[in-house]
Amino acid sequence: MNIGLEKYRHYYEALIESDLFRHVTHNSLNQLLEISTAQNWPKKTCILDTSHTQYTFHILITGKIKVYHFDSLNDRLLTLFLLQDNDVFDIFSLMGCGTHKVYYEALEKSEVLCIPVLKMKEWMKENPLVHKSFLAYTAQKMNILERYIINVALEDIPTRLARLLYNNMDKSSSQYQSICGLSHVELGALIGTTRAVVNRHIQSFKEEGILEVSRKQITITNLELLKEKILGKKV
Amino acid sequence: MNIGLEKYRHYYEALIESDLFRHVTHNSLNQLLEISTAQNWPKKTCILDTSHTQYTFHILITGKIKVYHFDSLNDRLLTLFLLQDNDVFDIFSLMGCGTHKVYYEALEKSEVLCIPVLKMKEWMKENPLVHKSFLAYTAQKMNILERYIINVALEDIPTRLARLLYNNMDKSSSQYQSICGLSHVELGALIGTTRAVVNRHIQSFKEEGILEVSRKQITITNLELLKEKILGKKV
DNA sequence: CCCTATTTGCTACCTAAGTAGCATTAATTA
DNA sequence: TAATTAATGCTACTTAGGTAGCAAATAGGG
Repeated sequence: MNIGLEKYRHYYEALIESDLFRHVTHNSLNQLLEISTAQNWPKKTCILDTSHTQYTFHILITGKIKVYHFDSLNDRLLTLFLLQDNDVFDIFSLMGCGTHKVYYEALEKSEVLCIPVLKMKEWMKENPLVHKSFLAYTAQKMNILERYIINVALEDIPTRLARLLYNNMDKSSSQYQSICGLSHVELGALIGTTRAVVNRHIQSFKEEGILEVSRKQITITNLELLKEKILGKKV
Repeated sequence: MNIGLEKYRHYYEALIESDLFRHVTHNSLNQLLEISTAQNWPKKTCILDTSHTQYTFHILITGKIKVYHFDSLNDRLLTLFLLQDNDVFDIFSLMGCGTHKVYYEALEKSEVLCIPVLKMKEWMKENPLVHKSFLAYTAQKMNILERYIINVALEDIPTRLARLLYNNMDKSSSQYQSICGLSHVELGALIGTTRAVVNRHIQSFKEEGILEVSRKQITITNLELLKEKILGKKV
């Protein structure tokens, strides 16, 4: 890794904090960093070439990256995951699960470690215990996917939208703001619908006094009503 | 394991054939069988108690078990997986991923090995290499889920139904039969809709000459048309 | 600062899919 | 064999959600 000592330390700290690499020895972690290349991806960086992720394994240090599928038949996007700090992609490339028709886009400026899949496999062979943490990680992601599919298949869009807003709320501040910086197109992709429909429901949420809107910014004004949307769905 | 030697051998053979336990030593596999209890689940055996799968890990030796979610709000079922030979459930219980609101039902007479989760965890600690095969297994299941959600979110029901029929076709025989023994309710649960809608589309497939129907039995009569349904969806 | 591209709000329209209800047929089992 | 249950086929109805198109508002780059 041809970077300054300071930066090196930065990545080391990040990895040792992550659930995936917490139990790795000092030496092994250094070896991992040796085979890594650090990259800075500006906002809107896209990986549309699926063979790239097939041959390169990535560790997201800071930033936000969405994993999405594009359906050419009806020109629609579906966001499968929002990756954050300490997420990795793509597990499938390590397992040889065939190709995985999925694209990536940085929603924020992101720091990424890139590792050739072959070298990563070798490293894992030397550090077999990481399979356990990778298994726990994958199971957790799978759990998220399971809930996702249940929502999409069984719930209507107001419910899904309300849940999305609720899950992404900044509960710390007194001003409940949700999923800052995402357009209605992005919101649609996150719940499996189109921007027009998202907008329609946001308008009716607004009328019901659940939230207020400004550009790329949603503020929840009535948390109770929002929760009711998720649970009750009685008129 | 308090069973006859013959039966014991039967389970041993099954495990050693599976991707999950292929690389396990003879001794370890015997230890695994020692902590297992063999059960025969007749058709329609249900596991509705989620705490059961939380404390017991299962290996499906032969048979077919569906994993499904039930939505009480609109009384609908969604089948997440059809488990077959050498599938295991539930990975989440091993990882302590919190609860997992999912039910199980044997669609056929099934042979199942049951292992207390705590003992299974101990066994895995003794045999850390299995984490690798469990990881590969989980990634593969996750891949299936990913395709599933893409289908449900982006494709219409005729397409999903056609794909379901295609994927479950018995391509070996000249008579293309598909998903024998499942009612329209089950088909609906597999693609995220209701029996009435499934039936509607089966009727129109029949009119288009794609298939023929008899009770709990679908025979594909025109494979090309079926493929077109999946891909083109042009009228 | 202006120009352009993006985001948003809204109208009108249409169709797929969900719902209810019932009659018919096949399977199960008493 | 009769009686009950499960599965299927169909009608008619309602509506959520997808689509098209446009104008206003805003951000961001040159």
